[in-house]
Amino acid sequence: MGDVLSAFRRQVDEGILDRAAALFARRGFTKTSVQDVADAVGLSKAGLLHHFPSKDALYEAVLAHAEDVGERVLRQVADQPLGRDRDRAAVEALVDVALAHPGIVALMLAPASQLGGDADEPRAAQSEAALHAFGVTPDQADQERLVRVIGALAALAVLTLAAHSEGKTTVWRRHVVATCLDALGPGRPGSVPPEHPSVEA
Amino acid sequence: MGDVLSAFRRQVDEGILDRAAALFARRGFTKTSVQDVADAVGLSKAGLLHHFPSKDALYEAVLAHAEDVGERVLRQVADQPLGRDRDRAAVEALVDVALAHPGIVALMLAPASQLGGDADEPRAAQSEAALHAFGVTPDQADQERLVRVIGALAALAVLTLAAHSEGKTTVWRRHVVATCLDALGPGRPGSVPPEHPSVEA
DNA sequence: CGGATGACCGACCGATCTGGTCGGGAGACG
DNA sequence: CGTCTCCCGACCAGATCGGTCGGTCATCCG
Repeated sequence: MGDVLSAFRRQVDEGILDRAAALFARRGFTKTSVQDVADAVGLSKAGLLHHFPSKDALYEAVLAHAEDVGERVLRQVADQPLGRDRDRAAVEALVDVALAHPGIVALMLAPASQLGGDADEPRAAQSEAALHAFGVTPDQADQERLVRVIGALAALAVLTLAAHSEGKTTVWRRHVVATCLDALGPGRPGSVPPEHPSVEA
Repeated sequence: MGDVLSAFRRQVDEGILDRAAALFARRGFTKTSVQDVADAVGLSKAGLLHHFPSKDALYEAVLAHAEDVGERVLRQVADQPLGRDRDRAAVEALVDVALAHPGIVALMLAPASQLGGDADEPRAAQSEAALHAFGVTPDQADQERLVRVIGALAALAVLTLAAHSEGKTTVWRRHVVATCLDALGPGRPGSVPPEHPSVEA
């Protein structure tokens, strides 16, 4: 088996997966046609189905890839001590991933923020895991912070997807990191009451 | 012509328009079927097409209603003097509308934030007008602030659409208002450079 | 009471689109 | 030359599309 060849192929497939994830995140599984994905990646429908044997297989590959990306972010901050520094590290890591793989992040965020609204597929588990990096437990009252974090993150992913004007991403990165940290942090003037952000073991 | 009757009918139609707007905002025009809207409003397809003669007519009615709502918000803050107070009034007005008509606001925000991603329809003009209430000109460099405002607002509309748990909306309102004001305001620690927010005549 | 009206539905229409298959062309490799 | 991989156009059967039709209710008028 060729090393360089399979590596190149994996790179091609990852590009497909990222764009496919963006479409699945936006429209859900059933409302996204194979033709849509094929057009997005610049292939014919038959050409896309040459890489993945079926639409379901493509979707499973997208989910697996999203899980990979999510776990990578989790590992990146898991060994750091709890506190403000870990929050910043987690935020920056997630923001960087959102810039590199906007489609994947949009897909991970979609079930939590109900962007699709259909509850079409059962992929809520992994997004919960990703949000645990922030010390956010969805069943608690810190869902309000979730509103702001997810909002900023989703907007970043969406904007990165829409306009790939490379020059502006660094600016966006700075602002989104600031917004997320503000949302996570304890009270500031005109903001949340000064209760400490809940960080779990 | 019956006064009470037409008033009731208009109320029913507005309920339809709000839910239809949410679907159009999420999936775009072509990807939203008449059956989808009919299911969302609890009617059969034929029953829905009894209220609106065609899918295009339904969409135009949705757009007209959205324009109404947008202009109402604009008028509500147009006569106030420029400055921080007007910003707050504009934010609170828009947030209140987002709570009352989440579908409409999601539709107005969709073209600006490219939530649909397809550039499916030409409805960008009215969202620009709505954002002018914040003194935000999309062609300027304050698009970064736009990221945060739109993110918070979109998340609010989406969450309001998803879970109509009435008790939490007031909490969300407070947080979203705070986030939008922070995004609009001059520099704070770890945030945007202290340049004044651009407010035009 | 009969009759008219409007809201609404189930069934159905032709047209389009769906996921998926098949045969073959283009180019690289040997 | 043959073979292999990558990819495409054409095509299939079935689902879905927007829209129409006849008809059933409940309500209101006289």
